[in-house]
Amino acid sequence: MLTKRQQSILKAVIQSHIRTASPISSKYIWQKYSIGVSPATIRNEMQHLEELGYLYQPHTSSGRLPTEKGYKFYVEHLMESKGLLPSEKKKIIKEFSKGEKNIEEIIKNAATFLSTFADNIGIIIAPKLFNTPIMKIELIFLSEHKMLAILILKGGIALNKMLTIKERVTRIELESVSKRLNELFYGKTLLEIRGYYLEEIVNELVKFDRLIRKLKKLIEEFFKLAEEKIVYLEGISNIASKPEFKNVEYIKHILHILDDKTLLDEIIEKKYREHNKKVNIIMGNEIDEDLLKGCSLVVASYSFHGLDVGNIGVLGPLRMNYSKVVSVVDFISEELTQYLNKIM
Amino acid sequence: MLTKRQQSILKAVIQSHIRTASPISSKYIWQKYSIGVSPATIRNEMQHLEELGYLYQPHTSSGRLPTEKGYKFYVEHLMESKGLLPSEKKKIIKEFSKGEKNIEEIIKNAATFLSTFADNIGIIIAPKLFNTPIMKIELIFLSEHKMLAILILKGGIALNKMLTIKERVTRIELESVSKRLNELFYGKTLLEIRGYYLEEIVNELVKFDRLIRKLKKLIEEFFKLAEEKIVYLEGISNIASKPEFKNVEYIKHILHILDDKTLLDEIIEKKYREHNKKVNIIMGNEIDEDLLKGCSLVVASYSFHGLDVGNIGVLGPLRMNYSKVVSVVDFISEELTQYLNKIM
DNA sequence: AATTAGCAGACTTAAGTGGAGAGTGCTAAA
DNA sequence: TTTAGCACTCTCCACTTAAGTCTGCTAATT
Repeated sequence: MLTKRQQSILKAVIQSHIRTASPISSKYIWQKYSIGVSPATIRNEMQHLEELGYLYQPHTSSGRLPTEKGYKFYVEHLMESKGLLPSEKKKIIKEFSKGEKNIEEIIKNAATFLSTFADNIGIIIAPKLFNTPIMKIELIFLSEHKMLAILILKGGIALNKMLTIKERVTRIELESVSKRLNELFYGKTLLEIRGYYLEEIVNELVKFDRLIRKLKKLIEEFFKLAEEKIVYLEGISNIASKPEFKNVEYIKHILHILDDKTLLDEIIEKKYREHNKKVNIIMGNEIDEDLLKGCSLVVASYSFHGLDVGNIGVLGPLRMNYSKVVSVVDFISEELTQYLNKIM
Repeated sequence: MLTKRQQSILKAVIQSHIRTASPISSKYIWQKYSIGVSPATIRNEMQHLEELGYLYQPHTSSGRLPTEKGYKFYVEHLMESKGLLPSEKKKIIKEFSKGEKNIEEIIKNAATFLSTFADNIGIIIAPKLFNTPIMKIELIFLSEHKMLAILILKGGIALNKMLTIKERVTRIELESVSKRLNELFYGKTLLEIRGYYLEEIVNELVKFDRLIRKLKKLIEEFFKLAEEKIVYLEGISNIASKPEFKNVEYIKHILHILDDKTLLDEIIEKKYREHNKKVNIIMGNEIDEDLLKGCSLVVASYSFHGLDVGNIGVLGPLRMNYSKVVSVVDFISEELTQYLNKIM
């Protein structure tokens, strides 16, 4: 365990490094913080902290930098929560209270807030819709063998799927199935329907047997659509101004990750499940791919009706203002949860 | 006007530079191309081409680089169309023939093809939907003062808008208006409705006057939604490997442009209107903001029912393989047009 | 025993130097 | 009009030097 003094020094080093982005010397700490001992003693402690793996030197006789272990200790034990500025909170709350905007736009703007206030890349994975109540289902006749199925969820989200069937159907038949399905589906969620209403519905509609065969498949398709991971990214240019990315190779790595949104989602999803704190911090080396080496991902989830339906996060270099970033991620995930439960 | 020989030399310089990304010497041209004269003569011609503004030297006694004017001349007079590889064409055609995928996914994949085959950033601006036939309109009752209006277009696109009205409405009223609107709107486009059916419809529905007042506004809202510019970007990491962007400042500029999708759309839209070729090339300095300095944008539009509904483009450094990029942009815009006209 | 002053040594960074190599511009000859 | 030849310019790289920073260690101090 670290002594009180070691902790103060570690904290001072990390805070200084977060501000200056360069190696921190014992003299610097001595000048800016009131540790109460001379640079020489600070130096000895730093040496000790290095042996314990919390700090390292890029080369002999340079100042110290935090290791990942150092950052980990910092965010878990030393960091003081800074919170958002009142003006920032106000802006976010205002955005979420706009009643007439549609969800995608709200989410896109929330991602922009994430990126601006956290000064890094903002990531929001759009909500999965399996537990959102159904308002309407429509089967629209396109041709004798083709129809368009549309599912409208509360909050105004529409999922749609083109369907082709071997057997002929008429416009009239489709309308009548449509009408009956509406009665059966209204207010239920896809989760409920797949879970226990489907059999019931299939029995009820047995007279339209050609269509029924497709119905189960249709529900599965809607389920797939409802679980689709749509990834919103904002503020990519923020990373270009970070001094740690003055090497283009790093930027290349990050852009690569961002290009492959499926991979990004997997990283967030996979790592997220392992913990159960509200806001989680994933640091570069924890991720299998060493593509995110030198980076950090601050993640939280948001929920609807008590179930997690999506994740939000901030991506940036290992050196980031965790205190601020964690606050931002926390606040926006909270607001997003509230918003969804209000409108859907 | 340039002599035949000057043109060959200019062409050789540009082609070489596109391949090697470095200044081109007279000796290099002499070795790799059969100009038929000695390096000294080539040198004299290059000097002349420099005076005319087609080439420049980064410093005295270095090889030559093409200027923007040089590239312009090249793409207009010297470039031979290379076309796509058969395997590339096949992949694109296969993607567009998938009947059951929804439009967004097709467009996203088309953007990926753009970026991969052109080896730069692929951009697609989603189609404006003002001339797509309406399949269905729904007014869904949410509360006495609130409803959800949904417009379903051919091809399976749904637009939706939350509406609040001062006066009370009942579920029954809404259903009956909904039904009548469907009869009136079916098969028509937003453009047609706004253009000349709206008055007629308003008269017809005069008995629901509280709702009618909202109807005009609703159509305008849908129109706005239908014209929304959704920008799909793919292959951003491609630019990080271009040698011209080893300077992080450049990457920063590009990422900045890409962050502000409205700006990107404006640049494409504004410049695009000025020309009337199929595929247009916008080079850095033509754009007011000098943010795109050193970059090039190859743009084409795609259409639905004879009207341009969206743009596609490729963004990269001034030095790009124009022959290939133009072919890719041309081919994909063509296929996208065909695809839309088939499914919508 | 813990702390500190002091100093040698290690390393970075920036600026400067010199030589090799590449490519041009010019001149004079073909 | 074209070309050979050569002086000149500039880049690039490796190497040097000098200034400055910060450490690690030792020996003195509290």
